[in-house]
Amino acid sequence: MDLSVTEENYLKSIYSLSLHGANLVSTNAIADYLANSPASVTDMVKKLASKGLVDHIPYRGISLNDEGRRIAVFLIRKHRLWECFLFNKLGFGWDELHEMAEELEHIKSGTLVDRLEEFLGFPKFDPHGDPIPDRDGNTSVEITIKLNQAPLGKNLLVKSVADESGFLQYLTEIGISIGTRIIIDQRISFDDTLRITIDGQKDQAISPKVAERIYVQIE
Amino acid sequence: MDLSVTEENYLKSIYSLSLHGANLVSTNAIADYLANSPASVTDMVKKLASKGLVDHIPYRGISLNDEGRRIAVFLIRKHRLWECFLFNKLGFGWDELHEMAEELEHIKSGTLVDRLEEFLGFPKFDPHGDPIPDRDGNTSVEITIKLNQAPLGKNLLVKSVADESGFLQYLTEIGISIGTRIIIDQRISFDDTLRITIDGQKDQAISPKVAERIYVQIE
DNA sequence: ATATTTTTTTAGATTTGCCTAAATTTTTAT
DNA sequence: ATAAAAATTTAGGCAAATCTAAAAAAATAT
Repeated sequence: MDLSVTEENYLKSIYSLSLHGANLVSTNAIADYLANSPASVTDMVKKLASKGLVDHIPYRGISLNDEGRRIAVFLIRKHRLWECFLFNKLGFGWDELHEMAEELEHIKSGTLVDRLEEFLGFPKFDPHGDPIPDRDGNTSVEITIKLNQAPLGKNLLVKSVADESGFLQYLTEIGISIGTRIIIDQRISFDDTLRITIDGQKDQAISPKVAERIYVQIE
Repeated sequence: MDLSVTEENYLKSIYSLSLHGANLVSTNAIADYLANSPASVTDMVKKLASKGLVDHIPYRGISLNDEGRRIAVFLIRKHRLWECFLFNKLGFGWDELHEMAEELEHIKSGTLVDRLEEFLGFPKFDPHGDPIPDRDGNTSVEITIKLNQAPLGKNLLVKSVADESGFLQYLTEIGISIGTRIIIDQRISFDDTLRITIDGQKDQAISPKVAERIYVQIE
């Protein structure tokens, strides 16, 4: 099936939103996410439903079906592999990746992305630490939690961070990147600031807003 | 200026057609080239004229102006650099390149293509042998010939070599790189091996297979 | 030189993806 | 339980890029 860039972006949005929230995604949530009007979303959702990619219960919500989800995961695979290329081969910075990958992920060619994956040495994670689905759409599942929800005193391994412009750059400056080890020393209850130890050395204060954008694995 | 993929393709078509034929391109020629109706071409040409990218004399013909030509050349630069990537790095065959490059050339990002060019080692020609315009849009109009077609006894300057994996490395080992000066001392007619002088010093035997992958300029 | 053919443009529609405004349904608050 | 608020859909429109059919201009052929 040949989809337009717009249709593909809708599928990706619905996929993203259904990961972070309920199974059923609301019209308004998609409209906010894509900065479109709710009316436009209804139009497009109808079209995607008629193409057999989403289920839509009017006034109640939207969800991807198997085929829609397969396409969304494949787009994410392409996005993340291109990010690897831009980061590892062309030397772009963390904050520059997203926008370009957003365009590159819509290049139509199954072989292209498979060859790219091979060229890159079959990376398992993109530069943000997010897992790259394989050719069959399977993602290696690791349990990560947000840093602000992690327990005190445990060894924590940074697995991924939110993909927001400028955020990664900021983290790099304070010494945090994928693979960094963190221990939470103290949670200040007054404003939920965390005092943490980074790689056994630096002692740093982290706001909850930052902490909820860092995903760690308990070791 | 932000152009749609369609607008960009029109500019490229007009550029191509004006290279192979008269300066003024006809509506029908563009329509045939893009497999559109002549009416559609008139519409789009009007739009491009209003954007100041083409000159249109109704019923007479269409030509690119400086800005339109600049954009077309930049698209060709992107197309050819992506073809180099697909061919040299991802191992695609000659016949598979065009379609993918046709999509990739529309990725918007000046830096991306510059970084790609650097990553590829500043190739001068794409896998089809067509010259790659530089960042300023200049195509080397230098007349280069293959070393095996160069005359004996003349001073020859190495301008480019085939972009095949390992080839440049091999050449470096025998003392040849871009900018090296060569004189052909002797052509052995039996197998077309060349005896050459490299930078006035080394005396070397070169097989025709190697020689036809080295491009030189007669000084 | 004028009639015929070819080329090009204009006119009017269609599809995609978006919008605003109004109507409808669901949720929330009293 | 019902009124108010919020969310969603419907209705009607717009711009981009295409089309077909008809009109206009240019080229050509006798």
